[in-house]
Amino acid sequence: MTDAYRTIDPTTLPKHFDAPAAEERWDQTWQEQGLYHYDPSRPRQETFVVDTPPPTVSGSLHVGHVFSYTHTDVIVRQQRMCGLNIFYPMGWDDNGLPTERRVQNYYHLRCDPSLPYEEGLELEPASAKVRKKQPRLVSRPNFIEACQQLTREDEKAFLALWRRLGLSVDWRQEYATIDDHCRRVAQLSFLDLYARGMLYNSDAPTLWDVDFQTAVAQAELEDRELPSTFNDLAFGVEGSEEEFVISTTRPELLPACVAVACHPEDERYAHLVGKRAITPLFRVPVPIFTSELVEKDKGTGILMICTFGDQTDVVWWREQGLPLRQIIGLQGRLLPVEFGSEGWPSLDPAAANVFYDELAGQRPEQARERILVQLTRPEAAATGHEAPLRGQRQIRHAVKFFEKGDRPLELVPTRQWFCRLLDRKQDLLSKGDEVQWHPSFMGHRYRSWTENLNLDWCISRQRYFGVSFPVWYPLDDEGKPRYDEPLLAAREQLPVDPTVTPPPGYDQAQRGQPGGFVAEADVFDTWFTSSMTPQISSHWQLDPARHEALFPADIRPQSHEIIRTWAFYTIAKAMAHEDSIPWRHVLISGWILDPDRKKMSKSKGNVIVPTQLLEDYTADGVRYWAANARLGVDTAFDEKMLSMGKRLVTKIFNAAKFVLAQEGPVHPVTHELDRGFCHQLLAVVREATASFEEFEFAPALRVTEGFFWSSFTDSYLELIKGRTRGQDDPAGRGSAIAALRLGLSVLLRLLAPVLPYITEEVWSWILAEQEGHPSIHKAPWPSEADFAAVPAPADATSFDTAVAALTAINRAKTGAGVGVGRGIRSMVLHARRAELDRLGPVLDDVLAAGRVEGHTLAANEELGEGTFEVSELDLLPKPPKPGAA
RNA sequence: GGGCGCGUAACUCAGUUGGUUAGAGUGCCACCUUCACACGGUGGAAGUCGCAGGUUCGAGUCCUGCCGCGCCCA
Repeated sequence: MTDAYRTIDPTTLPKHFDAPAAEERWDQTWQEQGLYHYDPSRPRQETFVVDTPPPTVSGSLHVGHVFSYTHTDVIVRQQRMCGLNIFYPMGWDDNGLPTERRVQNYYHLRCDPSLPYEEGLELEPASAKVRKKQPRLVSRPNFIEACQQLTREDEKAFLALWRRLGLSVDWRQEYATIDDHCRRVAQLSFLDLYARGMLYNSDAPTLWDVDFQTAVAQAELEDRELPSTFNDLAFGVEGSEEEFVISTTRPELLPACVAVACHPEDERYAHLVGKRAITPLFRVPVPIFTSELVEKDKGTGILMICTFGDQTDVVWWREQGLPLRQIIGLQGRLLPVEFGSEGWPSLDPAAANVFYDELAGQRPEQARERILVQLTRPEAAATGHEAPLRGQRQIRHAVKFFEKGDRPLELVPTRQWFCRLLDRKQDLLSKGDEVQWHPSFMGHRYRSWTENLNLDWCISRQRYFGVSFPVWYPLDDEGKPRYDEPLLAAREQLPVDPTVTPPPGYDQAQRGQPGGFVAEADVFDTWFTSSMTPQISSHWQLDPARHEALFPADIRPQSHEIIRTWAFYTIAKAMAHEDSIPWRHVLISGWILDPDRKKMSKSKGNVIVPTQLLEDYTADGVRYWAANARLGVDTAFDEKMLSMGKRLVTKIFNAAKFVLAQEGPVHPVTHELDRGFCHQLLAVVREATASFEEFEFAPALRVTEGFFWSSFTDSYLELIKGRTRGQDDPAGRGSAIAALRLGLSVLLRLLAPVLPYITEEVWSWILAEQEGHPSIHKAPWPSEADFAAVPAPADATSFDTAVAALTAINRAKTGAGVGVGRGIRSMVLHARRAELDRLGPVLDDVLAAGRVEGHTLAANEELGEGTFEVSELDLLPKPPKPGAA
């Protein structure tokens, strides 16, 4: 007696798959078994290292998160099944402006660094009533505590979501960008870059957000098209009655005018070059020079240069060595100045000051209105007696904003730390080329951004909740900081908060004293820390062996809007520290757009929250939806795709029940139909594997799902039902059951990266034991090896032929208005001779599936290749319902 | 203004290197309780592949120009 398969009793299984229960049970099992653990004892070449985005936990949970993190996990799970040792960490990006804003709103408070620390301060979410009052002011340490408290809560929500979604993260590698380890790595990065001469601090015009009171970097800029007005203002020329007209959108900067420029080939103004212009209102003499940067066709072709209206003003200011006349302060209001004093020349200081006094203290928009009124007065004229405002034209132009800001950025001279990047552009570009971008065109974004960089990276921020600079400044005898001689922390001190700890060689009593020191109060740009995620995970400079094993990483998944920030800075850091790339492949996920193809954003109120989707469609269903999108392609959110995923889960559950309940002897795959089926499945394995090798999970899923549904469940399962029920052909029966199990095993494994829960559930019934792999997620990825014992079919098209014949029979029944379950007393089956010959070895299965009792085959060469037709259909009567008699 | 991507059935999307009558799912229509599954099955209708040229025996696919949408950069 041959062995029989162990089978399941389908009546003991629930009618429907209970996904929520299974999700909780399997997640717990996987965690307990350490299924996702990285094994540091295995060599680098067997290891697959992921540099995961640490989500900004103070942001809302977004369906886009689920989308792109699922992409990563699908790839990771497939690599794990290929036998690789997976390093898949997860971090939380908690510091920075988004968190501060959230904390300010949530508790309705503001930070006032001058206040003392309040021990044991209890904060509660602000009620509507409290919000009507002035925000509560708290000390810097209290504020930071509030940030930490809230981000811990937010992290819990993200963690729960990731666990439910089934991300196969090694939670022992968890980090937060404000934790001690990350602060240490970020500060080490600072010390290393400083030693390499890549950092400097300077008092220079910096992009400044007047509301957030902080500097911002070029990467955080956003151009916004806004309506504006070109105002034509008449300037005088020193020593003559001549005038010329400039156009400006920012007339309120007229008091800060330091020069006038025109294009060197502009004949209209050539005679003015070298002379001095006289500004209206303030009657300041300023030089007139030429510059290629002036656009002849813009405005009147001659322009005023102010400190500072835009980036080009900064260029001219530097190149020409122009004086600094700063009128916009850090608060975004016009500073008090006195014409006639040092640095503020005027041909008529008294009149100038009368005009300016009306502007001082105003915001730029208000000052603009006032100065335009002033400019309509004849006495405002630089020379002559005509009012200087000669015309106005409505225009639209791009204005630079902080991406999170509400008012235009100003260029304000402040002291900031910078990281040199402009002199490393070629290096940055070649490192970008070394990295493989998926899809490849996303590499262009990196390239165009890098080529157009025009500012070094401003790495200091005037915020509170961030990683401190490991820096102090010595104070001279007058108590002034010597910024050019910063005191750096010792490596052993890190992480350090310089506002708490004194620098090496000083003691706390010297803080703020002449001859003592003062702490750098700024914190790093959050990207300064986030750009170190590969090194944070690899313990760069802290554990050389680990770093060697984990750096550079294999993949960096992320979305495309942060190519210029996260990807760019990470490449820059790896280049600067170790002349390396940080990872070999960048995988760019697209965006989820709302059903109208608009970007989802909190402000538009069209954000879809993922938690309900997981409830409604199961984790596998949601993952199915995410895995259907190709890398880099934006996808409109469509809830129907989620129900398709859920449908697939149900189908797998039911098909597996059927397959594993079939009883029969253990026997090799020998029958022609079964061999034909396996042959086609092997082609699917090859195709899916090839797709995954390119990280293209979507085509892999598509081909697998298509085969599972139409070939496996709709066709193959129907075709073998006769043989698995018959008693007179044990070999045929055994062959069918072997092929069924092989098919199920292979298809489940192909689907496991996308659908971890249902595949594990079904796998656990029988296959885990049969195949000797307790978890499908560590079972081998399907390959030729699975089919080694299956002989190739005599005819490669046997399976297709059987399906085509059965389809013809079904079509005939449908045409007769009966169900496919109806029996056929007799029929004639037509096809080409060659087709009928091919059908021979699989005919019995086709007839059984079609419930055909009698038939005649008829050769008909007029039919197309692979086409079958049924005629002279004679149906059996509908059998009485069992129990009806 | 420069660059990139997209435009295929009513909807969401596939369509590799050019190669027969262009595919899937959803939706729609008709039928079927069938012994894994009605959270199902069978069959059907449905497309000027954005537009106009060109290359080719042959173009959804390659080239040129245009139109529309989105994004990146300035």
